[in-house]
Amino acid sequence: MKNKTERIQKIKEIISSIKIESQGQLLDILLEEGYDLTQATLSRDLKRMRIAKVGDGCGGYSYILPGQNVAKTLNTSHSSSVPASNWFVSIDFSGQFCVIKTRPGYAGGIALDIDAKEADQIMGTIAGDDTILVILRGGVRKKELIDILRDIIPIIDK
Amino acid sequence: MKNKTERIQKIKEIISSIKIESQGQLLDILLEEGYDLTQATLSRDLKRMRIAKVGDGCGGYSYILPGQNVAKTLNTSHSSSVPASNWFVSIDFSGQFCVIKTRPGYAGGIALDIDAKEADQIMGTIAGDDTILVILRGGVRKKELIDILRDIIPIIDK
DNA sequence: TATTATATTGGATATATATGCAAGAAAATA
DNA sequence: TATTTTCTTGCATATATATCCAATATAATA
Repeated sequence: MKNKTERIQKIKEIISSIKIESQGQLLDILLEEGYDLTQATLSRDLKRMRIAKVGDGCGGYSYILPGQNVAKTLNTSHSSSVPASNWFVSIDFSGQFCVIKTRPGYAGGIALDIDAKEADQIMGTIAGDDTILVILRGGVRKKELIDILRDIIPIIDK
Repeated sequence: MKNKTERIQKIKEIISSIKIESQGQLLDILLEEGYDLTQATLSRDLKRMRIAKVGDGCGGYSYILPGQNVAKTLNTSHSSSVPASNWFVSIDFSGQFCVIKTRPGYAGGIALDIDAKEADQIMGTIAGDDTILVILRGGVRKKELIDILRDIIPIIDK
């Protein structure tokens, strides 16, 4: 029996630093790091640690620590969901605005990518540290923008 | 094909009002309410809604809405986890204090239950709306208190 | 230290959850 | 309205996750 306390700590570290999509993936990492355990134990650990599995908004899943709160992706309720990736946190539409939230520090870079598209439908973008405001021309539909963003914001609900 | 928007709304309502432990349980409720769907669809809904499944701290699981944040149950890190139930949210120990968080409105009632124990190890309790402060006598160990609370706070990590 | 109670874990497996595929709606467009 | 494209869903099933049981270790106590 190895050291549980240490393992628990390591799990926290891993989950807070990289995106984990399944217990299997996390297990592999732990094994590589020299921890010796099975999926059964990992499942128990996650349960006790109250670590949750949640849709990442991008067609995949992600494990999150308690306390970290998940943004509601899309308030335009109905219709299907929308993009996300690794830096992606959420996207919302309202009138001729689109607000994209990113992990801290990414907003500027992503905004540049969006600008590079030089899409007519986009009047402009303004980016802070973790938020991008995309201003659309009047009459542009949500779906149009999604199409434009499709290769910046990876997959859409696979 | 029924109305998706309405169903999504209903799911939110249910999850925010009662404790859901599995998709199966939620599915049953929806079916009873007249919604017509399968587990496959529900799984997709939850994924898109970013609703997460997380250990309830009591040996079971609970589905939570995005935004609701999960309290870390137990900061005394190491050692195993601790209790929880239906009103239960979290428990923390520090020195001769124990703080129990509950769902809103429950603190008073639970505190009465604790008082009713008339345990020597407990100097007294103070309850707000969703938080109970339990003051222990010096030298009382965490485990002792857990034993006392055992039948108020259901199972311990089954 | 011996004894008893409590925790931790893996293996195997049950259970729960996710998804590929195809079919039937709904919406957009011609 | 006819046609094309996009959604939504169920079914069957793959995949992922949780848990029973038994073994072993650890801690508590005598």
